[in-house]
Amino acid sequence: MLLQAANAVRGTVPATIRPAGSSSLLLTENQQWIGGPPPLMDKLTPRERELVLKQGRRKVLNRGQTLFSQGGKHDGIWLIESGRIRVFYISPLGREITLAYWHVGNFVGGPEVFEGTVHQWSGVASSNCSVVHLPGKELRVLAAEIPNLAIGLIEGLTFKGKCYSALAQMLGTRSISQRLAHLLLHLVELYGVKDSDGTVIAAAFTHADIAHMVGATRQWVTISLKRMQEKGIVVTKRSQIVVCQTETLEEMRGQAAD
Amino acid sequence: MLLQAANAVRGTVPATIRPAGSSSLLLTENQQWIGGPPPLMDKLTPRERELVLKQGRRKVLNRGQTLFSQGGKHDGIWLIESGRIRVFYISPLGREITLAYWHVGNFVGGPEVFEGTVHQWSGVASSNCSVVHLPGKELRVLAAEIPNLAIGLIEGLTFKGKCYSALAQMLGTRSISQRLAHLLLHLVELYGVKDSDGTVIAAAFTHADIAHMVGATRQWVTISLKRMQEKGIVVTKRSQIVVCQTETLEEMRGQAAD
DNA sequence: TCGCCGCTGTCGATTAGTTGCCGGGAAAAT
DNA sequence: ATTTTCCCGGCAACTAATCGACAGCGGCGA
Repeated sequence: MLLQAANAVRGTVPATIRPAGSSSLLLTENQQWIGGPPPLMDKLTPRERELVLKQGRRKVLNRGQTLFSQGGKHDGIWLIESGRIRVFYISPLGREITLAYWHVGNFVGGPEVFEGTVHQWSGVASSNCSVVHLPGKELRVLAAEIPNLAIGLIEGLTFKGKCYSALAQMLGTRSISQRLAHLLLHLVELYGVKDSDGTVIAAAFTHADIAHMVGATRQWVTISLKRMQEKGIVVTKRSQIVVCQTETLEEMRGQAAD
Repeated sequence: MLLQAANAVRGTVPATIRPAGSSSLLLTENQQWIGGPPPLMDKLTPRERELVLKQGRRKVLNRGQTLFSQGGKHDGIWLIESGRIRVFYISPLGREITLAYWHVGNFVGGPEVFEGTVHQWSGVASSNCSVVHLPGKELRVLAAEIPNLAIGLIEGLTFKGKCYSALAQMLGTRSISQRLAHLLLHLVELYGVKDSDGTVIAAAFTHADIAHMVGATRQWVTISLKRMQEKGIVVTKRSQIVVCQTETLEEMRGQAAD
């Protein structure tokens, strides 16, 4: 199952489609967040930044490699320099939910940032990655010394809190179909490329990937997509999805505005 | 619906049952969190504490009063001094999910702590409350001046992050029945009083309240409780729940340990 | 003491979503 | 070039959960 997850994004997304640092959040009600998270170290002086990075250790991951695992001992955070990391959770009975695919500019390893107890989530590289590890103890000392780093951490945590909240709210109050409609619209925003008969989602997610994102079974995703195809809302061709009627999807999503 | 929510906890819980500051978290996998959140101002010197509280404004709420509403403008956080505050979210179509009932020692108003954009959740007093408001702007200045306050905020946000994560994970990977079993066990921990034929949950939650906590409909809760009663797992008598077979509930919850 | 309101309990109809299975086909590995 | 892997697609049976509605009960306030 982990290996499967690792293959999450197989298609190559043209770099031009989205600016670096853009949001990775999959199920959120508020479009304004798509601007992405507040950069952790933007407010630091060059000297302070150097001081922080000196404590960090660069690490390179190949697609499929695990960065951290739920239940594993927690120590600090990782800043993403390049690549994409999928953060997800697997229940004791094997059901799986994906929180997000995080890109450059985000940090992962939360919700704790210092020496914590154990990881709440797992993180796996879904493409080749480069990350910088900031160990918890050192980070705590630095945060006490550099006020702007502490503020940056608070803002980062705040952003994460919004992500977790958004996911919980979607899962708690929307049906799976609504979540699927929501996700498709979001993927159109992130990876959409205009086409003669609609918008192509230029990233190949398998039905299983999608199922994990919306919290459903693979089969249900297949069935739902088929029904959407019958209604002419989308056209699918083996993990290639073309969205034809965004308005209908917006209706199905079932919410007032955005 | 808000009024209904306000009546959430009608029974009076003897003060002896749980120590002040104990956790309010409703759906969490990890028992160790029941110790509660890290106190926001524990690490401060008396002088620093005074400095912070000088910026605060005490506010008293009656049962049913709204402290903040989702979508409303955000400004800072509230420390709970006494009483209980229910934090929840209502979707555009009216479905509702409760995050938690927060007690003394916690702060509410997150996930943002400074001047934010808008509230992600709503907060309503479910019993008479006293809170201290810390406005965002002042809090930001204080956090930059007092390192230990910043660390306290980071730890507080970390704790909240765990709560949101736990809720999302439960909602994303457990069936409603599993969540209900989970909740009942948790309520036994929080409000349980030993009895001749089991453990009485000494807090009167209506079926609707419970439904909001697990993300289900009122009827489904009624049906599920009835089935549990038929199997002898619980005995219900009009919003009074007695849990007889905790082991069976633990099985139903469907997870490996604790 | 009466009347009202909110909560429980229940029913029937319906849909949404799961589980398990299998076969074919594309892509990747050897 | 061949094997292996894994992904889609579909099916059948089933259960979990929703929706709307309504009657009765109990508590509370007038």
